[in-house]
Amino acid sequence: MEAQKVLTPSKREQQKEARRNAIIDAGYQEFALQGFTATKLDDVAVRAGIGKGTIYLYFDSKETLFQEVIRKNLFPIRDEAQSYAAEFKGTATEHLTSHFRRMYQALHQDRMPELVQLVMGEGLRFPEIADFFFREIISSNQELIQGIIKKGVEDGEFRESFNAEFTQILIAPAMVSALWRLQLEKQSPLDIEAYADAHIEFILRGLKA
Amino acid sequence: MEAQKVLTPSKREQQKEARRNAIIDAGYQEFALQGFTATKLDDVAVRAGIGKGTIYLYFDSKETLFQEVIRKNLFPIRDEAQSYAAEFKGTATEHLTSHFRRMYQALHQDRMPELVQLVMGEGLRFPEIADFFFREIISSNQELIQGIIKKGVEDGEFRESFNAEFTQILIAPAMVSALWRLQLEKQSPLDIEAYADAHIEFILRGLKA
DNA sequence: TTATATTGACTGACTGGTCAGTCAGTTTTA
DNA sequence: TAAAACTGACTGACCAGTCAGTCAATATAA
Repeated sequence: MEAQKVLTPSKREQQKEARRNAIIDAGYQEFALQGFTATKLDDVAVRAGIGKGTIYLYFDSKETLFQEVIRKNLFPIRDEAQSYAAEFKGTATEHLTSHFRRMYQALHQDRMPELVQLVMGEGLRFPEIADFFFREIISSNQELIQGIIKKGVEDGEFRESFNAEFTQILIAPAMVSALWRLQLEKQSPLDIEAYADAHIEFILRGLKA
Repeated sequence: MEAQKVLTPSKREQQKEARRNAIIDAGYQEFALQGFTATKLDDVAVRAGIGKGTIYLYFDSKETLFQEVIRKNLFPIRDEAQSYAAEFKGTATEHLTSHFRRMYQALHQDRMPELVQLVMGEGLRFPEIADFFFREIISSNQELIQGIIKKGVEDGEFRESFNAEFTQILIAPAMVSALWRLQLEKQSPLDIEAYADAHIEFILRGLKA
């Protein structure tokens, strides 16, 4: 019985998992579109095709749902980046290049720009989110990049004098590109492909031995 | 009588100007601390030492006040940057260096990090703010930097191959440093002095001929 | 100069709309 | 049939914006 539960979840258990995901997805859309405060749980319920009360069967509060939305959408990205890095064969230059290309891809897919904006904008009012974001996403990414730079220095590809503590200097232009697309596209369209190329070239030139 | 009014504003007229500024200052503090939606006009009134109704004698709505707060605090920065640039004598390298140093100073003074966060976070819900921000601040800064780079290229200091259209790549790390200080200082303190040095060195290296 | 009238800046109790969270009643599943 | 899942009408806290009334500053009259 116990074993069966794990192997073949009953119809009910499958339902529950599906519901949970539907609510998180609906929340993702609404939060991304409206921001945390302006999002109405009534709208989330409508989008998920359920009654409002049901949300409270799965989440304690609006805040809890918000945190789950962030978590659910950022974990896969981090995990993919880590496993990709672990398996990469090639020079540090190649590795850094492909790491940043993948970063741009991740940052501009779906509603990621909105999510970035959300995390940055509401960060102060949700210390737990900022904490989670730093612990699980940023520092993971920083460590990956620092690893690549370290290898590059050892192999003589990169100069020693760049303080790899400040990976923000390398990453920031990618983050900003996501926000730009979201807010300033109308005023001044941005060719992300060309931008990414220029950015990566700039990084490599700045690190080269 | 008329002339005297202009030369020596009556007590009442002085009061009015002072009130207006007091409200904008109080709004600045509250908006920076709480964000737009979470800010209560009651709190703004208390901070300004006036009644809530008074705010509506000076501003049409919470939104109008918000816009004035942004305007009032960003215009001086832009103006200073422009007049400083106009008078600068020296090489492009020196100019770019001092421009970015001043930028770091501006970005980390008072509640500027909060203001940056506010503009970035609420940008979508206030297209007018995004518009104003782009028109008056960003594009002005971009043009300044593009001017310096152009001079640097002409004088043979900088390479020609960097696409000066993408000044975001140069500016982004400074913006991110302000947000970092605000949200992630606890998790991972940032030495802004050293960071700015590393950033500027990185830029010059990336642009060098 | 002093007394009286007028102005308009200011106030804060009040209103109307909003929405997170609840719970009594209904439907679905086992 | 019992238990679990679900619903949506309801509540109470909250807050932007209003407005009738107050009062200090200024203008006018005596």
